Amino acid sequence: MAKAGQPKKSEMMPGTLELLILKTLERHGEPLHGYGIARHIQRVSDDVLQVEEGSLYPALQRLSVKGWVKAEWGISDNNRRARLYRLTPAGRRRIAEQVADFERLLEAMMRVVRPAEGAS
Amino acid sequence: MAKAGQPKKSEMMPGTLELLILKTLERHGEPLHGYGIARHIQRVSDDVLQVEEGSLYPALQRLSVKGWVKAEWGISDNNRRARLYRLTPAGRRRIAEQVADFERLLEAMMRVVRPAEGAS
DNA sequence: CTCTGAGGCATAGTTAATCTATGCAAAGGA
DNA sequence: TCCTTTGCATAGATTAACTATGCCTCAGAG
Repeated sequence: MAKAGQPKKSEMMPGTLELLILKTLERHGEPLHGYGIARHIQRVSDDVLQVEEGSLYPALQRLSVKGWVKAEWGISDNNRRARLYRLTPAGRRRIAEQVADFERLLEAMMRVVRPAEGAS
Repeated sequence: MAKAGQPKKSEMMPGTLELLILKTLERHGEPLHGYGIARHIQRVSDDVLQVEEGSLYPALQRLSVKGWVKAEWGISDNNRRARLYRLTPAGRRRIAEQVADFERLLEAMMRVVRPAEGAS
């Protein structure tokens, strides 16, 4: 036993994974591999968001197909074979749109969820 | 044909529909039918969020099964046969949790998406 | 040297939520 | 009468996420 539960389990907001990946690459500046992307998201979100590998790699493939990231084989900091992802110019441009869309939906949600909450 | 395009098409944030429904019922106070719930969400969100009927009715069924809403047949304002949904006490309690979860995830997302944006 | 754990990629199969398309039915105005 | 709006509901497709699994390599422990 002694499985002293995590206070709350990590999750994901459906539909936001691609934005999280793009933003992570943007913030990190230089190319990053999948494992590193997942760890970065988890760390920056304070362990709230957990990206499963079975979600991550398909998402990276979708982003590649759309031309928003470009992948190439390289070597990680730990001297291991790794697939490094870099933002393409199109991907960089795409981020702004994704953020705008997200915030537009968010505002709309909030209008429904928050009746008339002043400042909180 | 004056089909002057919508500036942006209405969408949904996946995973948030149940919260939207519960909140709508809470705000409206008295029982509401499916059609009315959809119109309410669309109106309050300023036509950004559009709830499709094929999403709405299954969602209402899920909420019924979980015991968060209770449905009964009645008559709408327009004198038509309608299925009226009311929040149960459990459903009312559930709203707080749903909102808390949503905002927790949202904050986590924002930590990733917004590098160091002060107050916006 | 061998074993093991951590780092790392990837896919197959399942589940869950949403959308599309369709059907039915009654009310009320043209 | 006919058509639009209101109203409920399901079946099937799509999509994104999850679970579970497998393989490979590096580095440190024994």
